[in-house]
Amino acid sequence: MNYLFKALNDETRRQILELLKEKNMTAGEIADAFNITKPSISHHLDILKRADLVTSEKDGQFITYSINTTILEDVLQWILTLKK
Amino acid sequence: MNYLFKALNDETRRQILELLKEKNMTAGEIADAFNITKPSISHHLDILKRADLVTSEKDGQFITYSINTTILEDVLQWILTLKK
DNA sequence: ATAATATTTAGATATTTGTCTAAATACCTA
DNA sequence: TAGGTATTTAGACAAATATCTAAATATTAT
Repeated sequence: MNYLFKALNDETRRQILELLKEKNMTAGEIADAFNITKPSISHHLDILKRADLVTSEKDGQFITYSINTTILEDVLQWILTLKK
Repeated sequence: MNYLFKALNDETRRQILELLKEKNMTAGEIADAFNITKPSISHHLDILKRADLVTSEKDGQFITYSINTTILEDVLQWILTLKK
């Protein structure tokens, strides 16, 4: 839960998730969408991965990232029980 | 949105919200529930307040805090659009 | 008025975090 | 095998954050 909220607590990471919602992208494509260096994006992707919010798959020279929305169910549940 | 995620990105603050979900509490009562000094709790309450996640009301010498769940709707929506 | 209680504000400090540059690793192609 | 491209790892640094102690503010009660 901690990892999840930590991962979501950054505008860049939230935008990465919004991008990945539209389509899978390679690390380079993701980096190109931001005004941040590739190593920094790589770090953000690592945090998203540790939180299980994205998965990655090696495609030869490229690494393609996909969003994993199932883990968001946990956040949803936490918020919903707070609301009830 | 940033303020919201920031406020939620702390275990103590999330626990405060869980406490306030059960009943309204004074700052002192909230502080007593944690192994953290009162000034630190006061600071957490301030952050929750800025994020509009809690409201406060002066009751003479005491300040009573209440949870405001309506603002959580924003987080819910953000997550739901990510899932759909 | 004075003392006690409740809470916040101010200021300091250690830790975490986001970012960068430089270097390493991995893969592909000629 | 040599060179180019894609990505990550390592190390450094500034900014943000959570915490603390001490002091300030506000209210109540004697």
